[in-house]
Amino acid sequence: MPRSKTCAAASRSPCSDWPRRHARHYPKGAATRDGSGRRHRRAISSVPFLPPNRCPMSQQPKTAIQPTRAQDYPEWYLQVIKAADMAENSPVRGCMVIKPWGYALWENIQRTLDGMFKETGHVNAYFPLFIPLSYLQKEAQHVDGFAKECAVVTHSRLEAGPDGKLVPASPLEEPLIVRPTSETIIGESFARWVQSYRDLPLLINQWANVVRWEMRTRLFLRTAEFLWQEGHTVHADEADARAETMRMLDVYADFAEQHLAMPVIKGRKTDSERFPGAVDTYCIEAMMQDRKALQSGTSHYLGQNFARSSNIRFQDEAGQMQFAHTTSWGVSTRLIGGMIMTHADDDGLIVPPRLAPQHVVILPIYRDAADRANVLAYCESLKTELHAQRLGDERLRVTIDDRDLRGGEKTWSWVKKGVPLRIDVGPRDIAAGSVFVARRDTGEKESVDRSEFVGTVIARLQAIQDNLLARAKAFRTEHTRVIDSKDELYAWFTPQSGDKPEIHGGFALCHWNGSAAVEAQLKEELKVTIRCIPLEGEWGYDATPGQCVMTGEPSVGRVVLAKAY
RNA sequence: CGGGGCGUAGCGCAGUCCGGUUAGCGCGCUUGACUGGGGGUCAAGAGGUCGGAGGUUCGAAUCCUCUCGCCCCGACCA
Repeated sequence: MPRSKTCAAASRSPCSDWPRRHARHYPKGAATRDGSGRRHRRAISSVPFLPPNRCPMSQQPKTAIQPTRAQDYPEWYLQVIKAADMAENSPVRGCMVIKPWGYALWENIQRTLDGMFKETGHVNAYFPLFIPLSYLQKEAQHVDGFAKECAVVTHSRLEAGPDGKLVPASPLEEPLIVRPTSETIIGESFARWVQSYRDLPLLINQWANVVRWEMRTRLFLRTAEFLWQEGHTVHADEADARAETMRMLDVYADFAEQHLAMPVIKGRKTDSERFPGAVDTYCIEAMMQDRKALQSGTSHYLGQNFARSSNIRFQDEAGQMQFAHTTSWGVSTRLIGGMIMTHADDDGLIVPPRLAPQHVVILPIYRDAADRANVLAYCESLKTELHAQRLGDERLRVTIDDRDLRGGEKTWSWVKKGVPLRIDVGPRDIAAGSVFVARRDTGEKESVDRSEFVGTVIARLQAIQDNLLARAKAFRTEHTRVIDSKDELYAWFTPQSGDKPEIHGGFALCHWNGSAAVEAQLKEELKVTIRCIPLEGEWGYDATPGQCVMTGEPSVGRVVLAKAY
């Protein structure tokens, strides 16, 4: 007999601590007046739970994640990660442990992107984790950008100190920094690898970890150490390098939309948001469900800045020595944070099928040993039929969950992990030759003829993928506004509730006079930044001249304003 | 680095103000039974040098000093 939703909710957390919460409101003195306070407390806290229909919170719909997005968005985000068992904080400050479900997502991101990089002519290589301090110093702006957040290695061994504790010993002649990014160390190699125009373009990528000593960290979004890829390329001229910059930006945008189902705006950064040392920084910006922007990938045209500082020169066809033009571009495990905040709901993660560690989970249901054998055999053959099919160019990933858990608990664990399709298979389904299918993104459930399901499973997964993207696009549209008055702008970015779940308008498409002073004012007064200047043809692009929303001065087009992660 | 909060069992907490039996509770975990189509029931168990180091005391989770770590809020960032 299935339990009713409200009934189930009553036995769960909002209500289970109800009596205790109220016990706190007893005057403290009362508990200890007779010296047996403990017994008092015990008596209070052993009050039986109120019956479900009396539970004061039973009106709330049941959610697997608490708090909900509306109640406390940042905490919801952390709880989703925990409930899906994706990652956890480590004993090392600011660093995370990525658990198998989270790492599987990263592996899928890696595999797909790596294929796209190869398709565009790039090859992988690996450069050192440690960078001599003097290298960072070669590019002045680069130093300014990263010096404040570098981990520095100063010693090469440990010795037992006077109190028996290990102390660093044997100082290095030149300290090493742990790479926050690799332009300088890669530049050193490139300077030797590039001699002639015939060596160009040089198209290299590396998958690596980097360290940026951040003050405040959040799982996946900003950690002291994170995983990423960084592409580094060298070109003979500006046009070629700029084309590369844009090509990789397109790769990122395609990947974000097609695989992460995360709509992004391709745009150019303003001077104040530019990568330290770059001539131009381009980015993809996405809107999260709290309406804040997440920079999800960047691609930089570095001009000849790093070529000069690293001495990357080549002899051109005329025999002249020239500085090369370089680019760099990267995406990181932050994409996983973006995926969570784009799709997850109050029941946990929702994984876009193209990236799902498991596409389909089959939950066998049986009572006794005889049933078990039948049901498992049915499940195995179903798994085989499903596994033979392909979504994109990958075989369906299907798992049978035969763990010895109660049905409900097992089901919920997969809901929280965000597996696109769940299938219940019990004796009744076998008798009817059907399967019972539940769809994670919409919550729809139906009994479907088995062969029909096998025949439509790819279409079903694709429908989920499409729905997630469409839903996210609709959300972005709903929370984006073209704004031309300063009052309206301030109203748009003023939280509607002063409390924790900050709800403000979202994105604003506004005219801007191009001055850093206006940017500084926006940041100071509204905590809003110019996320990007949309590229021609992009969503949000508008290059009809107008007047700056702040100053009324002339503007050549609209920019995207938002609060950002 | 400034302001605020918190470290007690795997997780969440009570106990700290006002020092005094063997430090409790919920969830989870283990074992068994009944169960099993959205978080089930019952029974029996295991699990803690109370973040760390000093100090006060006959006696410290509780008081004092120092220290480490975490969370939230502000300035930087993929």
